[in-house]
Amino acid sequence: MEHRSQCPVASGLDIFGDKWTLVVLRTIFAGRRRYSDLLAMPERISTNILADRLALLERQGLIAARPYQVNPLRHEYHLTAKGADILPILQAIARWSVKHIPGRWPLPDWFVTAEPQRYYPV
Amino acid sequence: MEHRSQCPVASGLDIFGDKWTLVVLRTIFAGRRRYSDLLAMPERISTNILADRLALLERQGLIAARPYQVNPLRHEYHLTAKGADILPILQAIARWSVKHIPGRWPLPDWFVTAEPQRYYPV
DNA sequence: CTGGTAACTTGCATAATACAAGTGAAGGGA
DNA sequence: TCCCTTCACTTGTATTATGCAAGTTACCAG
Repeated sequence: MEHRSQCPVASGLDIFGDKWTLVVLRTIFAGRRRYSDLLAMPERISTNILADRLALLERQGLIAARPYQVNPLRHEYHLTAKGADILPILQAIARWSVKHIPGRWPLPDWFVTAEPQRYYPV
Repeated sequence: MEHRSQCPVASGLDIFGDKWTLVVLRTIFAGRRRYSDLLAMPERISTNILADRLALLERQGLIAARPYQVNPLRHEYHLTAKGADILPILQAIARWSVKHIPGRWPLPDWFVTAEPQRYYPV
């Protein structure tokens, strides 16, 4: 966890400044919590990148793995408070894209009105 | 400009989803508009990456080069309306980092209260 | 003629990402 | 029992991106 500087913008991007990390979080916000569900996202993420990003997000404390079965042990990935607080970033990105890139999907209502608290762990 | 999907989040990240693009924009918001000023940012960007990102941002219409001298021709990089509208994304990232990463610089007041209109071209 | 600045470009090494295939544990059916 | 399938990965290799150092071009000052 070495940061390029103490700048809040640069430091955030040290964690999630790549093509996939925020897309994975978006998918978890949409309710997909298992590896296979995440793998089936329309953007076609590859298996090693998904596994790598889930491990990174867990290490950084943005998501937490919770078992949903044993034999064999499998888990769902849930947002932590730290991860749920990413929502305003996703909303800002989405608003920019809808305004400036033609042909984007319209934003679903639940996404526009959602607040991080809604996704905090119980 | 091929997008992975029509998703507004993923499409935005297709444009600025890397370690440097948003850091360069942040620096321009801070008033540094020339190549040498941008190169002097505390995060130590390398020359080829800076030149590449400026070309990309210009091609995508987020910044525009305006000459400030001839002989030799040199230009400053100014935000377009499309580029200025990135501000809410930077603000959301900065707020998240200040809250969740210890030791970040406090946000300057001008940054917290800034609005994209302030940076629109004249 | 030499040195300096600004804004790059080029070459090469290293790191990140993409794609295909393989692995291991379990379950179901013939 | 043997074979086939699913889930959640891991491994190997190719391609792309990034990082670092050095070189280039145009100009100006002394």
